[in-house]
Amino acid sequence: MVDTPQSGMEQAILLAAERLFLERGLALTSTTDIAKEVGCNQALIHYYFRTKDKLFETIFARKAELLFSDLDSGGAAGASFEAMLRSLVEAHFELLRANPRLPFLVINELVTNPSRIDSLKLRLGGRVSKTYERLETALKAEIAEGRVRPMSVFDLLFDAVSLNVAVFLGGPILKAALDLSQDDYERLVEARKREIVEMLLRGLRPDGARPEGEDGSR
Amino acid sequence: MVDTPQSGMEQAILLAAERLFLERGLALTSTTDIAKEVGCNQALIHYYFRTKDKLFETIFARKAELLFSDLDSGGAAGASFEAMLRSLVEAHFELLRANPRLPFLVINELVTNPSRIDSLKLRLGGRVSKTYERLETALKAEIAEGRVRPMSVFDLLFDAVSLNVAVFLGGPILKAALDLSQDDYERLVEARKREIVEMLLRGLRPDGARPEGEDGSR
DNA sequence: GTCCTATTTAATAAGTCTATTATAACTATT
DNA sequence: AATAGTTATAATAGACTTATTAAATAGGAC
Repeated sequence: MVDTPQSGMEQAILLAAERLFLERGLALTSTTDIAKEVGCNQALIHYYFRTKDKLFETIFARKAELLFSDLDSGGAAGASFEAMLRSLVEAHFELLRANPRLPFLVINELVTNPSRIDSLKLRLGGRVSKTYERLETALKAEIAEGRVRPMSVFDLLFDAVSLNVAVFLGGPILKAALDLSQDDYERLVEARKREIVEMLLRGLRPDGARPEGEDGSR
Repeated sequence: MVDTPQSGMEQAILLAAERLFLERGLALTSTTDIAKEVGCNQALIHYYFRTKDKLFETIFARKAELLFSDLDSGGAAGASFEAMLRSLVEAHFELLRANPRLPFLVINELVTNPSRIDSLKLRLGGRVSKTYERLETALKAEIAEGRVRPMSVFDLLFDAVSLNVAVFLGGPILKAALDLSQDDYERLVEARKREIVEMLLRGLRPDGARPEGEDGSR
């Protein structure tokens, strides 16, 4: 939103750099690699972005923002908690499916260079909390009604994000290890999506809950 | 088991290298760094291991083996499925707690250098399948008895590993982002352990299952 | 066409990294 | 104590890296 218009070359560099950073990470990508990918002189990278790190920061900030984006989609007014959670988790899953290397890039970079965590915190500060609070209200209500076992939003989100992210972190490794075809792999991903929602929703049920009918509590 | 006895210096290099590789990954660790850490000449690294990559391979193989180790602990003869699964998941969790940087190292390395996947496959080939098959038999029996919803072992293991691994991949980032003290962080990890087991076990329950009593099916 | 500015390139400085080589310092054996 | 073998170091080659600089090229205004 705050982006200034960019020249074609600047765009080309950003795109190529993004591709390479996502594929191999910051450390294993040289400005020479990027220039080769773009088909331009290596000095041009520095002409537009001064340093490799500034270039990375630009890309990283945008991508990380995407990863922690609000995901407000779910929850048309009267929707049930289950529907809202389902749509939230599925939206998150789809976000990752569209950007499968993002978790790798972010984790890799935040682990090897923790100082970037702070700058991210500043940038994303309140963003996450919105979804968090919306979910918290809804979850507390469900628990009070006995439709969900007592648990924290923190754990619920941790569970959901863990399950979703792991698909795209481990997926490529599993694909290679099991010699899956691209088709088979995509089927696996799709199957995981269903299983994750299933596991999460069942995992929320209180003791002795019925599957779909009216609540037995109270 | 096949290890030859090692000199003190060789051991010292292995330990220092392991520490650094776990902390920053292969790419960001130089042989000079390792030598500095050990307090020896840089050439000595090469004297013992010829190349940086061979040194890494040695460490990586050992550590990855650990990560995929059998985890046979669980399941004393007559134990219930629930008890067996619980002890399996907890053992896996404890393995990770004792080696918290391992998932980062392995994922980082397998993603940036997929050719290592093949060599791992050879090395670990049958290892995993043992636990897998034991679990498969037990799970199928449970499903047949109606005590567990229909699902694959693959998904069950994927769920469990996802939840466990994510704690140690995301934990350090969360710790920094939320400014947690070491104590608070350890409490968070412990809480996650309980929640993960809870979520998994509830997630397995078939529709309309009762919490602990005798099964209502059939 | 000429001038001015923005873009692009070639050349290269300065540094790091891996790996090798030749030499020195130990250790043990006789 | 002399010798042989092992372990350690200093020095350095050679390949990369990032970043800068100065020169070349392109495009628009006049």
